[in-house]
Formats: sequence, structure tokens, C-alpha cells
Amino acid sequence: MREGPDIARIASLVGDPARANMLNALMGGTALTASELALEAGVSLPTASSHLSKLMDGGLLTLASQGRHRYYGLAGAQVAGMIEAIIGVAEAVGPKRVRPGPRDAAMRVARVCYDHLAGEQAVAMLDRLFDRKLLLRDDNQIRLSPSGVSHFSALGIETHAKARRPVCRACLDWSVRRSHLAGTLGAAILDKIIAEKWARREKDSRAVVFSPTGRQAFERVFLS
Amino acid sequence: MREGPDIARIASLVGDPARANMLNALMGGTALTASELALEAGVSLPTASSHLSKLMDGGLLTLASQGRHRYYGLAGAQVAGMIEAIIGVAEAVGPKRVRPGPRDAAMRVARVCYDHLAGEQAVAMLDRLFDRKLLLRDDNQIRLSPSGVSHFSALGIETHAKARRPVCRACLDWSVRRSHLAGTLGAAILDKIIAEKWARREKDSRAVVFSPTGRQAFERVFLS
DNA sequence: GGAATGCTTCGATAAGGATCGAACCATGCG
DNA sequence: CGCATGGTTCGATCCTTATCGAAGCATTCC
Repeated sequence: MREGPDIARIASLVGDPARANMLNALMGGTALTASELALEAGVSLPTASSHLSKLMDGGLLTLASQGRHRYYGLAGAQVAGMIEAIIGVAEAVGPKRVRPGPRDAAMRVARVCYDHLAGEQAVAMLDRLFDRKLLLRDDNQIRLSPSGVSHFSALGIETHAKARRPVCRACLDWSVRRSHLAGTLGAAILDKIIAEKWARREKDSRAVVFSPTGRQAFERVFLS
Repeated sequence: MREGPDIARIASLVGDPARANMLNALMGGTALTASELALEAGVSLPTASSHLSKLMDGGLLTLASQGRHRYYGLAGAQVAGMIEAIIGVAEAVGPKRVRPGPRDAAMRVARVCYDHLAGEQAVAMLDRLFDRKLLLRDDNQIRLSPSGVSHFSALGIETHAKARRPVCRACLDWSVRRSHLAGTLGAAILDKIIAEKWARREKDSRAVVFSPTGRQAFERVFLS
């Protein structure tokens, strides 16, 4: 019984199903609000709030208050790495999952990450927006270029910042391990994809499935 | 509330103080009996037995029965890696510990991680093995190069894969935050270090202490 | 200044699980 | 076989903690 870092304390924080679901949801890289996390974990708001304060006390989360919204996010890459390690063991010892089915494949191609698009399509899109200089990489931030403003405006997407929420924001993609676009612009693009019926949300899943013609339209507008 | 690997189940196994102490003790790499683990965890024998069967059910331990003795050991390097990751987070978020004492310093330099070497020495070694192209980084995997095979063979280390266990595997180091070498090769190298008496295991600790001449020999062979 | 929304705290309840003593198996020794 | 030793199972107790409804704060919108 030698003393040392309190690993039981950290592990038990992850060891509750509700908290594990929350952390899992936050592995996408985007910060989420308490209500969203409550939904994700399948518990009531008070319960979620209690879990969140425990995770905060444990140092696993960071909190960004924006007005009456409170965004919870993972405290850092080290925490994310630990969760990945636990996932790895759980996968290894857990019931041998059948080969990743079509739904998993669809998730890798395109899925919803809170309110914007993630997956291979989303990562490719961000790459192209940089290539076409519609977005500019500025330090670790993303900015709109003047041509970007008019480009999105022509698509019916207004890009002036109204809320405190940033227009552009990088979000680390779970499956591709590179950034995709979040922020109000990312959300607006996803809105457009759905509104134009280029794709539909899979029921009870984060997967986003493009129709053949919808994919062509999306590629013409964002990947050309 | 998506379904997936049951990470809460795994984490909650580690999340009990008694079990965490047991796992910690097993990180030394030697298998221990139920009574030894009970002592280590500070619980009675029945309690320890109950914990051990839970850890077995969870797939975190292996059991080797020898006569009336039953030796429990970690189920593999992946489990060890997960525990290292949790230790890393616990160290980072835990109460700012007083200046790391001499024993902690020794642990940072070199220690046992289940069955292979960890710490600054181990991370430096892996770096050099890459530099010398004895190992190759392939995607996210590690492979032996042809020259690596002959190099280790000349040192008396055979590197053909026999079991399911990979020869080379990256394991994240909690103190350095970079990878060191696990897998059968990592285990063989630690064996050689001990067999050649370049270093000895510290009593009741995971620390590995090199002798002056042993360190020179190690550096000549693996860090040159 | 209301009204509405997002979130937290409080209080009570319920369930899970950690713990130990005692009894029970199994192996090895003489 | 009888006995000692290492381990596990059983049963009862106790404590931790997850949970939710209701009420309370805080911030924004109208």
C-alpha cells in the first residue's frame, strides 16, 4: 500500500456510466453544455450537473462560461489520451465486436459533431477552404478572408459574428485525427447541407448520409 | 448515450482504491499471490479474493496456478499502458506534490513498466533506435527493419514473432509524455539489462537503478 | 421590469458494492 | 489419514453515491 498519485480517484470518475458517456461525447473535441451532456448521458439535468462538478473537481474538465451558456470540454490532450487508452482496453477485453458495420463506415465518412459536420468529408472540406484562401490559418486560429465572406454570402450564409461564439473554430476529428470546421460557420454549413437535402441525419446516430446528387452538389460547392 | 466499448466498466474496476493498489503493485511485472496482494491493498483476504475475481472477470488479470499457489499478473502490456496513462493524469491533476524526492527522480530516469523499461532512458533509447533505422515508424505502428533484426540478433535477442503478441509496440510514458518501446522486444531488452547486471530493480519499487559501468554499457549498446 | 432559459443546489430515496468473520474447498506434508 | 496452509464462498452489515423533483440563482430577451 504505497502512496502515490491517486489513480483510484481518477479512474472512479470515469467509472460511472453517466460520466463515461459524457467524456465519450467530449472526445470529439467540442465543448458541450450541461443540457447536451445530460441528454448524451441519459440522465436528468440535476444529475448531470452533479457529475460535471465532480469531473471539474477531479481536473478532467475545463469550463468556459459564455453568457448563460456554460461549455464543458476535456481538460487537455493528456486526459483524452487516457480515455483513449481505456477505450482500447475495453475494446480488447470486451465482447468481440463484429467487423465495423456499414454504420461505422458511414460515421467515418460524415457525421454530426454537436452542430457541425465531422468525418472525412468535413476534414477534406476544411483543407479545400484553406487551399482556396476562403479561410486563413492564423496562428492556431481560423479567420475568414474577405473573399470568404463574399463567397459564403453568395451561398446565403452570413458570416458576421453576432454572438460570443466564434465564427470559425478548429475541431479535432475523432476518426481522421485532423481538424475540421466548427463555430457558427461550421454550424451554418451543416444547416445548409440539411436544408438543401443534400444529406440526412441517420436515425439515432451521428451519421450523416449524402444522397448521390447531394454529394455532387456538396462537392461542387465546397470541394471544388 | 451511444453504445460502444464499455469504458465505464473497465474504469470502475480501476476506480476502487483496493483494486488500484493491487494493479499498482502488479505494475512491477512480477505476478503476486492473493495474500501478497491483500497485504499490498490493505484489505482482508476474502475482500482481496473478491476484488481479484472481479479483475479477472474484467479481463485485466491473468492467473497462473502452481500447486496451491495462485499467481495473479497483469493481462498484458495494453493494460499496463492504460494504467500508466491514468497515473499520468492523476499526477498532473493531483495535489501539487512536494518536490519529487530521490526515489521519484530515479523512477523518472528508469523504471519497470510491466515487463519492459520506461522512463527517460527508455524514451531516449526508442528515439535512437529510430535514428539508427533499426526500427521504423510505420503509420502508427513500429516495425523492425532488416538491419534491426540482425542488430538485435547480434546482441542475443531473437526478434521473430511467435505468439500473438507484437514484437514492437509503443507505450506512452507518463513521466516524459512520449513513447517508449514495449512488446516482446521491449521485454527482451529489459531482460538483457537485468541479466547483464547493468542495473538492478529497487526493492519495493518500480525504479531501475543503473550502476556506473552498467549505464556506460547500456549507452554504448542502445544510445550510441 | 417581467418572463424565459440554462444551470445549480437541496433534500430525500434507493441501490450498489465494499467489507469482514465464519464456514467451506483444495493442495501439500508427514 | 490427519493436519496445516492458501484461497474462495457465504451472509450480514454498513457506507458510499447515483438519482430525481422541487426550489433557487444567474443571465439574456422582450
